[in-house]
Amino acid sequence: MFKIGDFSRIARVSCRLLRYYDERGLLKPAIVDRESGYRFYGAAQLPQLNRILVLKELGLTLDQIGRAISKTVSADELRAMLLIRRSDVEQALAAEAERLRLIETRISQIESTGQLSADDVLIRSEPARSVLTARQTVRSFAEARGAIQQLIASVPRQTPQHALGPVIAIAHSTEFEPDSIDLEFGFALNDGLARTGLSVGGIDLTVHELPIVKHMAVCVRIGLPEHAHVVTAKIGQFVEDNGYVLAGPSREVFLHAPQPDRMDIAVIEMQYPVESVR
Amino acid sequence: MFKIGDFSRIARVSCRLLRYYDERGLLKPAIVDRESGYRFYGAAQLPQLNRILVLKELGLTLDQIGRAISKTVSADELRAMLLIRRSDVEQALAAEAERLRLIETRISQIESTGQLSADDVLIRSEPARSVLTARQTVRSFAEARGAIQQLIASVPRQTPQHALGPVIAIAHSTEFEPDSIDLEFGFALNDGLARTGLSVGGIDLTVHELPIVKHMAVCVRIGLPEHAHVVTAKIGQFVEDNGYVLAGPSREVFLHAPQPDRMDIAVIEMQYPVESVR
DNA sequence: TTGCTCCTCACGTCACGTGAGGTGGC
DNA sequence: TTGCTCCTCACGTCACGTGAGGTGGC
Repeated sequence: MFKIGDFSRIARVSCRLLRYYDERGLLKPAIVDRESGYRFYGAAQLPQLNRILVLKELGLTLDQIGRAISKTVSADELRAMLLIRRSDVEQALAAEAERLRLIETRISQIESTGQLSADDVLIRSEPARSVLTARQTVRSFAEARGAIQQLIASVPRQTPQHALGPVIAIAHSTEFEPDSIDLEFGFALNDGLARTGLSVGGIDLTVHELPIVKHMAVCVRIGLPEHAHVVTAKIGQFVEDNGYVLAGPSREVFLHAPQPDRMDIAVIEMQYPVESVR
Repeated sequence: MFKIGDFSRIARVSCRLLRYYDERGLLKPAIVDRESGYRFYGAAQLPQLNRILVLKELGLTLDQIGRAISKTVSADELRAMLLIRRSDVEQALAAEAERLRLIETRISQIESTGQLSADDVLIRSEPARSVLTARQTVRSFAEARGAIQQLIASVPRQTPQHALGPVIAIAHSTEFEPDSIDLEFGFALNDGLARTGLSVGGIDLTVHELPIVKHMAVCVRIGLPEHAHVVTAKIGQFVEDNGYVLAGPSREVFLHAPQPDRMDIAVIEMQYPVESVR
């Protein structure tokens, strides 16, 4: 019989841990003195404790350990628990490795440029989303802006206000041709709007669903359109530095509806689908 | 200006997170209404928030992020923070990889044997420790047991009780020769005992320090000495399964002082120094 | 009597998630 | 008036570490 202090020294764990495991029902002392509350541990408790510590090293929670050491658990159940744990650890491992890559990229950025650039570009996943859009080939951005202004002026009058989300523009051109831009533009929709389309001023809008994008590099730009290429460059740099490649049409989401007279307060999120090339 | 709900939708974070970052001083709303307490965020807050989210993805704590985005931090300080973070992540990565190996070993153990064997063998690091021991070559384990019994009977009378720790035996023989066992045995010492040695019944005991052992495979055995080879086999299996090799003299620590008439309640921790072979 | 060991609360950790209960504007 | 959004507490998370305050045995 060991008192808790001796037992903790032998097992090299804290008394607190032993009391906690007692409380959790993981490892009960062989004897607890009725009146003093003193815990006494027998020699047989030691391999039991070691078993718990081993399972803890595998990363199981105390709840899982409790199940794993209960008499009723079968080898198969234990195996199933470990299989789950394995895939969790594999995921965690991949996440840590990715994190390490990100950190190293940032470090070398600082070392080469003297500061942390592109520190507001981030990758996130975009859910699928319904949009009400038209797709046209326009000859200039000015023409595109005009068409978008027209939509903003007309569509809200013909569509329930609460259903309309932010204005969105999608660049489908795979190569840059200054006088032939394949552009989709319109409104994101907040919920499953029943109507399937509408037409304003010769522009036909249809409802369809934008696919989910698992890895979207996003960066917000604020102010005049001239600022766009700065942000584009930032995203480009980020994408290159972090071993991604562009993978699909980019989007611009107008978080503030664009007002022609106040383009300096435009808030636009630029979104570029990317894929990791390892 | 966005109300917190709009801003949270745009930034794809929870309102709670925004309020929490406000409370922590990481991201203050542009305006807080005096009487209602309503928070209003400006467009400029969005890249600020993204910057915070990026740093969070790198694994910095909110405290560190607070320092990193403060105006007073230099690129060098930021770099230093990231270098520390990198080495932490590298460590975490190695630990996760090790964990994965352990889990896979356990899984294949279950699959081949139908149960989790050697589940009470664990690896831990042993600190350096003073001992009061003799080293002799003995011709049999029986002879060794006799000598140890003699020490147990004599030494405590000549040494302050509180200084004596458990009885310990160390096997220095590198190869197994049944009639020539190079054995060190005596007492672990609880603190820096001043005396440098003593002699009892023709056995000379000296004080010296056992080196630290970074990776010690330990397993407790309870009961008669005949049980020892079972535990030895268990540790051997464990060591092999987990890609370790033996690396130094093994130790036996008698957690209960051995009593000749009650060897069935002996509690002995068997300790084998090991090294990872990757 | 003085240490030493044991006991039982109970707070703190880290970054929020999740109600509870109440208020203001359309 | 009814929803909707906003607010401020305050608890819970996970596995203990770390006192605080008190008691029993040598």
